[in-house]
Amino acid sequence: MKIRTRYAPSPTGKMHVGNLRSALYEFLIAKHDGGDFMLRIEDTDRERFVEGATEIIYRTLEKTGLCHDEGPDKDGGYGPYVQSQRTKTGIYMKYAKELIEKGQAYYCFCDKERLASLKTEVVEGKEISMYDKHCLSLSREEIEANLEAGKPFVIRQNIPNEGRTTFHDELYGDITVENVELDDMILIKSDGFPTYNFANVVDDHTMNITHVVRGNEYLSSSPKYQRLYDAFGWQSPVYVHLPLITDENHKKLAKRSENGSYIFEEMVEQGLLPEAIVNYIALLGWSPEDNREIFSLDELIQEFDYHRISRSPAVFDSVKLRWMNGEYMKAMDFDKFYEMAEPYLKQVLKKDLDLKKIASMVKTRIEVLPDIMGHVDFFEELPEYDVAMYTHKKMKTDRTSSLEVLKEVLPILEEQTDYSNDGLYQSLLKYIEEKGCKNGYVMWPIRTAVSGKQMTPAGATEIMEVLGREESLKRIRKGIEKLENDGAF
RNA sequence: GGCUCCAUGGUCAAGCGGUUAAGACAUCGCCCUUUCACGGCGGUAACACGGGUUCGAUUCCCGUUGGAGUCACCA
Repeated sequence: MKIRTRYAPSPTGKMHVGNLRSALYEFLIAKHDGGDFMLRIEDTDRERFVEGATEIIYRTLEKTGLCHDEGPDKDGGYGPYVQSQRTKTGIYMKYAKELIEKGQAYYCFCDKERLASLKTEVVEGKEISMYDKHCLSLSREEIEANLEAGKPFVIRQNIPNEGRTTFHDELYGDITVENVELDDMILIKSDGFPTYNFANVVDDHTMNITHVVRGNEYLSSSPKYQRLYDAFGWQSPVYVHLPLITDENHKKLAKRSENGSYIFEEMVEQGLLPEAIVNYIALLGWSPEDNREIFSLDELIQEFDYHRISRSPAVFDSVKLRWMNGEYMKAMDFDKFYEMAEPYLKQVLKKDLDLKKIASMVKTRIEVLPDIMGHVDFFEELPEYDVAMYTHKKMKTDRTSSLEVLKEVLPILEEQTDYSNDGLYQSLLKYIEEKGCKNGYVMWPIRTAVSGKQMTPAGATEIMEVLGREESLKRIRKGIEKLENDGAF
């Protein structure tokens, strides 16, 4: 049978990497097997609905390459694919009533006050309540009367107080719970909309979903779903509950932390590539048979065997994500890289400089695009720097030696007309030979004078090539001046 | 608190009864180098604890401890 999975987000705002990882695994499980990946919008909570959230979902799926085969915008014969629209067809109410007929569900007319009085325990600031089946004992006449009077109602699942329920998860195996632990959850809300729990079961079945893949926060409510399938006499899908992604404190992912955002779009804004994000989260909770770590989406489809998904939670490590992003930068085609880098370059470089050359200097040195600016800003303007930077013990340089070298090198550079990297390098090499010292002894002070930076994306001559003759000379004179005026002398 | 799940280095993670317990990120050191970075080489660092089962447990079972998730007319 063809595998059918679904990504079923609620349009309640931005999409974080936890949601994205679920979508990714759902996509991969289907695609690895030549199956279909479906998008269904779960908008039954009208209060939490956020305008534009659906667009974010579409955009994210598109950017990450997780193309759905079916969805609100792509009819595959199982529509509608938006739960609010499905509600209008009456499908959920129809099935709820079927359950009532079977004695597996019942009308409940309890109001907020009565429900509140049921709240017995407070644990960690959270009120815990369990419905007492009060309305289960209502007679047929009472129910009819209430209904006729237009009294608001919900429909609840009827779970017996004896026995136990077992369901099977592909990763976690059989999980069994006592039925007394299970609350009579609401299937249809008083506004007529189904709850997520109920809509999910009805939709997954009627839309022929074969593998239900979701975060493991649903593990504890799954027995209730199982009872629903059993009550309907439906075959339950293959369950694959995914291990949680946590923050550095091992807590379920919130929207952000000190280490940055977990929201996909914000991460992209911060310079992370969608491919790198996808690659990284694929490896959070799953590993291939070999030791490979860099995977394109197509390669993931090829390799992804869901039986190798881990059961333990994984900490989201943004340091490693950045490393991986850097790997993507290095591997990227130069023209594409330049296209992406240009806006960042232009943000700090206003002068007429060879941006392509600068871009190529920086390509292998950055992890995310915005890193560029801090690397190249000195091309625009020589920063104020401390003369202490001229001292480098490995290069055997200090302020005195640097001053001497700069002074000796200045006339050579003044005579020099060929300001290409090679030309400059040859001239300086000649000087170095005559002087009989090491390269660094000369290059270090020049590089310092010309950049004013501790570290630069290139060597002294490459920098001068970009700066040009006038600016280079100006900076070297400035360096001499600084060293001469230094209080140490 | 009840229930459920989880437990290999700081992090990801291989391992599926017998291994010198992989690899990656991070970290440290060395080399390369016109600095830094890149790259190359190497180091530090782990089977939570206690019982079983077994000739033999990181691996199987039980318990303890620790962590997490969940207990809504939210999904």
